[in-house]
Parts: sequence; C-alpha cells; structure tokens
Amino acid sequence: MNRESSILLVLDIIRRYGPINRYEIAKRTLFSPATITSITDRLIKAEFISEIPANISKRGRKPINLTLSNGNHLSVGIEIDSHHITGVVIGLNGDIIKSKKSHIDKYAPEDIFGEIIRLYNSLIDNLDKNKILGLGIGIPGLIDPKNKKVIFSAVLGWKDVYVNKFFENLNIPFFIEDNVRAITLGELWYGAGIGKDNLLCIGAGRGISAGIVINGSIYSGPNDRAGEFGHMVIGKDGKQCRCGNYGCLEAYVSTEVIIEKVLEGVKNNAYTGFDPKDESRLLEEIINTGKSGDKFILNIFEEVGEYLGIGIANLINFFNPELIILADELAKAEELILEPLKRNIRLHALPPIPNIVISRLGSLACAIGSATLAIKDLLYSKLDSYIGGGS
Amino acid sequence: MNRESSILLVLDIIRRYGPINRYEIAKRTLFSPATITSITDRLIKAEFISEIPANISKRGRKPINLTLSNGNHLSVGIEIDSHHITGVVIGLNGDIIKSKKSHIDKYAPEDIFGEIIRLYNSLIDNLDKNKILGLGIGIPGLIDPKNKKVIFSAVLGWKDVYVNKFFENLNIPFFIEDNVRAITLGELWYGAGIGKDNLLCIGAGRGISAGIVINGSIYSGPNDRAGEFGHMVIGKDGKQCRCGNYGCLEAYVSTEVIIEKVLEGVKNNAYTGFDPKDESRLLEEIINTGKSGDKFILNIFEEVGEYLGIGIANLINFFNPELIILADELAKAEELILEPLKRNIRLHALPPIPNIVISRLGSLACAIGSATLAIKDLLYSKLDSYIGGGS
DNA sequence: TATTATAATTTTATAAAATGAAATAAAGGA
DNA sequence: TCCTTTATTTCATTTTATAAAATTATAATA
Repeated sequence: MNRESSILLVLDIIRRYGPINRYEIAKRTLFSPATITSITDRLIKAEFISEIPANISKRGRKPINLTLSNGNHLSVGIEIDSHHITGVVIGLNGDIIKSKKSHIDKYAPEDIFGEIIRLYNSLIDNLDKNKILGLGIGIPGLIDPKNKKVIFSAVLGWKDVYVNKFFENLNIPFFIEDNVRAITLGELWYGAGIGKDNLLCIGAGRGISAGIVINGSIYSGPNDRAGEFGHMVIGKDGKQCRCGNYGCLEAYVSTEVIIEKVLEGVKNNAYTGFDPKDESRLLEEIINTGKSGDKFILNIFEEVGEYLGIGIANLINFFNPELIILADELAKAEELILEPLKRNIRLHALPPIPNIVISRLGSLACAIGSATLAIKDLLYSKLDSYIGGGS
Repeated sequence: MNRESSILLVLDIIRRYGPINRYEIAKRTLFSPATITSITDRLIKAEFISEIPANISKRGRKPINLTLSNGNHLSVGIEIDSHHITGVVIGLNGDIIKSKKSHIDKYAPEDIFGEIIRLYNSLIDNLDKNKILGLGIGIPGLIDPKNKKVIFSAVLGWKDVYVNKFFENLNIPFFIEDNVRAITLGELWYGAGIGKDNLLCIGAGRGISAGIVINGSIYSGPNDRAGEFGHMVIGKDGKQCRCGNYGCLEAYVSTEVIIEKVLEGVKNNAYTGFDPKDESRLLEEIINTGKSGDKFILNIFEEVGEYLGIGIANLINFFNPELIILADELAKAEELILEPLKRNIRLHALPPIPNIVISRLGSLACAIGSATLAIKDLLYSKLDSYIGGGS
C-alpha cells in the first residue's frame, strides 16, 4: 500500500499493544525488522512515540520498548451532561494533563457552546497552542458526527443543532460524538477495555444504550443508530414505556425509575435524609444510603439489576463480547448494582460469560473519550502533515 | 504493504462491487490507475478475473468491466441437515455448476462423512480435479471452524466430533462452519446480501440464531458464539423454555412450536390432510395449507410472527443493520411469515427500519455458502501459489 | 465524414517502500 | 575474557506505486 498506511498500522500496534519492542511489532505486522526500524525512526523524530527501556531479563540484547509519547501532542475533550460541562486535556497515551468542570443552568446551544469555548480557552491557557491536536465533545443524544449535527437530545432539549458555526473561529479540528460512544472509546483506548477487541460499554443513566466495539473499533451502524437497546422488549405485555410500547427495558431500568421508586417509598415509609428538591444530587444520596446497607434501597437495586441483567444477557448471547463495561450515572452505584447484575446475567446468559466491570475512567470517562476523538483522527488519517516525506 | 495484500484488496473490490472497471477500482482503493492496470493484468493471467464489455453509454472510451471468472476455479459445498446432505459445485462468481442431494437415515459421524465423500466424488466426477479449490461443509450446531471440530449438534446427536480424520485422505483443503453462518456467507457473497456491509441473516428452524455481517464480513465473536439469540428473554416470567428459563424467544418460535400447535389443533378441530407420521414433510404441508388461506394456520403464523418480530426488532435496535434476511426452514413459509413479521417489527423497532427479505439462494443457500468458505480462504490468503512473483 | 472533446487505460521513467543478508549492539553465561 | 543469544541497524537490491505522458476508444459536433 502507500507509505502512510504502513505508518498508521505501526502506530496503531504501538497504541494497542504498547509498550512493545520493534521485533514484536515486526511479528505482528508481518513487516521485516528493517522496515520497522525505518518507520519507527520517523515516528520518533516526529515525537509521536518514544523509547523506554524494557526490563525483562532474557539472554541477548535487551529489547527497547516503544510507546506513544505524552506531552508533545495534546488533545482536549469536553463532556456535556445535564448539569455540567467537564473538560480534560490528555496526551497521546491518555495521561491527564489538566481537567476542569463548570456548572450550567442555561441550555440554549449558544449558551452551552459559549461556555465550552470559555472552558476550552481556560484549559489551554498556559499550554503550547501548537501542541493541541483538536477538540472533541461528547453530547447526550442522537448525534451525526460526520455532519457535526445533534439530531436530537432529550437531556438538552435540542433538535437539529448544527455545531460547526460555533467553532469556526476557533481554528482547530473538532469532533462531536454521542456521549456513550465517547465513553466507550475512552475506556477502549485508555480504560477498562485496553487490549480488548470485542466489548460492550453499557451507558445506564436517564436512558440506556451501549457502545459497541468490534475488532478493536467502535461500531456505529450505517445510520449511527447501533447500540440503542433501551427499548428492547424483555417483558412482552408488561409495564408501559414512555415510547408507548410495553415491556421495554427502559421502563424498568433508568435513573428516573430508581428515583421514582425511592420517592414513592419515602412517601409510604417516612424515609429521611433526602432532599427531593436537589434533583442533581438525589441519585448520589440514594446510592450512598444503599451503600450503607439500607434494605429498602438495596431491594430497589436488586429489582433494577434483575431487569438490566436480562437485557445485558440478551446482548451477550447475541454478541458474544469479551467484556462488559458499566458506565454513566448508574455505574456510580458500583457493587450495589454490579452484584445483582452479575447474578442475573449468570442466570440468563449462555457461557462463556464475559467479565462485567465498572468504568475505569469514572467521571472523566466521557471527556477523556471525547479528547480521544481528535487523537484517533490524527492517528488514523492525518499523519502526513506531521511526518515529512522521504526516507 | 506487501504485494499480496494489494492484490487481495483489488480482488475483494471486484468480488464485492464487480463487475467494475479499473478506474472505479482505483477510486475505491486509493491506488493509482496505473497500479490497478498492473494488478489486474496478473489476476487476468491467473484466470481469477476476466474482462466483460460494459455497455453504459457516456462520452469517451468505454470502460472495460472486470468480474470474477467462472469455470477456471471451482469449489464444492455440502450441507448436512436432519434428513439430507446437499452438495453443489460453484465457480468463483457463485454460478452453480452442479448440484446433488441424497437422503440420510444414519447419523453416526462415520456414516455421514462416508456419504459426504461419496457425494463429493460424484460431484467432481467429470470435472477437472485441478480446478477444485476446496470443500466446505455446513453443519447444524456449535462449530469450531479453526480446529475443525463439531462441539455440539442437537440435530445430529454429536458431541466433540473432530472432522479432520475423515478427510485426510481426500487431499483437498476443507472447511466446516455452522449452517446459519454458511447461509449468511452465501447470501452475502452471492444472494440477497450482495453489496451490503451490515446485515443479519436469521436462521429460523428447530432453533433460532443469526449470522452477523459487519463491515462486509462475518462476525463470529471471540468464542464463535455470536448470533445465538434463541434464548433472548422477551417475555419475562412467560412460557418456560426447554433451557429452563422463562420467556425465551425459542419457547415461542421454532418449527417444533408450529408443528405442536398444529397437531394440537388437529386433535381438537378434526383437521385433515396431514400425515403426522412423516415428520420431515409435515412442516411443508402446514405451509402449503397456510398458503391456500387456512385461517387456523394463518393464525399460528400470526402468533409466531409476533414473537419473532419482537426478537428481531430487539436486534435491529441494537445492531442497526441495513438488511434482514430470513432463512432456513421457516423461510419456506415466505409471505405467510414475512407479512406478520414485518408488521410486528414496525411496531417495535425504531426507525430507520431495514428491509426484510427471504433468502434468495433458497434450499441451496447453505451448500453454496459452504462452498464459499473455500473460495474465501483462497481469496483472502492463498493467492501466492496461484500468482507467481515478479512484475 | 472528419474533427474534437472526453474518458478509460496503458506505458514508461522515476520515486518510494520493503526486504534479505550481513553487520552491529548489548546483554547473559561459561 | 570469549561465546552465544537476541534485538536492532545498515546497505545494496528488489519490488511496488506513482505521475505524467501517451494511447486507445468512444460520443458529440461541425
């Protein structure tokens, strides 16, 4: 093929399997060691990778490991959620250089993107502007990343918002993506999914959806609709969902359902400790109360875990993933939800049952994943301008 | 990259998008037209592709279309089902050269593979043996294609059957695959799925499973378990399944369920025209009666279509395929099942709703798909021995 | 009918990429 | 110390890919 795709291949191997030495890269790529030497030379000169000593002790010359280098190229990622925007700056290897968070209470696109630009500027304030590769934004809703359009966002109350115009003055490559897919990308490259080829990242919050990783990359489907399993029917003729159908997963599992059940319980059982007015902190309080062993709350998570477990088991049977990552709001409940979830998955999924873990990047997952969008764009297509021609 | 992978890429473009001219191949591959000329020259010399005149009428020199050539390289495919083995010989472009079918009534591996070898020999009898690329076999059950092992087959009553030993004397490359995946491959390369990148092929017979096509190739999952959605729970706390759980799709949808319902109806309503003893033709008779407008049968397909529709809608929401192909036994019911199926999918799947069609290769789908296994192996990895080096 | 414009393909000289083989480097062990 | 092993690099050569020009073949036009 052409020169560039060989470089991209080597770089992708280093990203996925690094730190890795030249000899191993040669074996994985089927290139000769000589070729790997020449390609990695140029990547080192362009400061994309760097050598780190390997300390395995066999006979013979010690291998020199190569890894994506931090610091020389940076990317900014921003998450929009219902109450905040969260920003991070990361290096190529995912290390967090900086992070910042701010509250929002106005939801018009102008307001939010204005705030994002303020946050962006404050993040890159004392950094070398030339090092910034780009900006990625994770948005809850139905996103068209190609045309940089938010098709629909229930959380933000947006419909057909074109994002381009807000950033044209910024003069920096920028990308948007659905928040769950951004989380998935972050976890895949830098979190719980490192080294995995096929996994599902379940985003459970107000709605339920999954980021799908196939053969090491995100699968969005031909219409960017893949992963939307919130309205999977698991209880035919069961509880009515807001979509009108009966028995959808989302009718049984969501942060709203949990809050509803708790508030109803508060009414009946004279619960204390909750301030139902601070909606944004209610779930947090519920989780804390549950973690301290409250039977009523435990029982609610048990119920939710059963339905979510069936939903995920259905996906496991169909998709045969190596790993399930639980992310977004519900993931904050950790063992509280994980334990009943695992139990019910074992009941309904056919072996082999994959590991089920909580998001490793936690509250920064979406921002980190969004920053990864710009890194991915660079690593997959735009090296030319950074690596000169000629050998 | 190396020469071979460029050749494979061009060949795959011709397979997927052919007949196609050199100029279009250049655009799709990002190779220069000059490169395409040199690669296609060699492919023509090796008789993998041939030129056919294009009859589109624009200005300028007419393009010369290239297509996989038939006749110079052949592949044999064989399907094992509960009562027959079916064999075909196809060319690279999927044209059927020959087909043959025989009954089986003994199910020991020695018996079946003995019969397969007889069928194979009779199929290649008057053909040039040098042209035969290989033999593929589609088997109902859980298959490990890499180790050529049938892990489990309920239909055949097999467990841990190693297939290698039966073919070592034949001295020809051979491959095995799960029957639904074989059907899927056949439909993708030569049937209803030509040109599609992401589709599901639903195999509905005694059991229910799906062949998954992602980015133009079959996805089997890390453990070859992908697609097994027969035990997807769609009716929590519903009808008990033979697996022990409640509400599985297979408890509501399978040829056995249909036959059961009909036989029960026969008992109650004094139905005539069925001979319940000839199990292998019963479903056929049921379908024929339904097609002639019998209300009782129509109603059964309506019920089955509802449940299958919900199951498939769940997959559509999750997977966002471009196309759904219905195959295997139930597909023989054609409109009888398709109409209620489509109706219920529209009720439960989020738009955009993909086309839903019946298998185009029909009763030869599995055999053709199995033959495709050997062609795929050749086209994806073994060209070296056919195409000499040098430019 | 000859000419012109256009489109597809091929030729050819050149540049770039990839490799094999030999050389070098860096370690452990005798 | 020298030998063996393993990793990496050098360098001459082969292979692959390309750009630019040339050729071929066609439809539209004069």
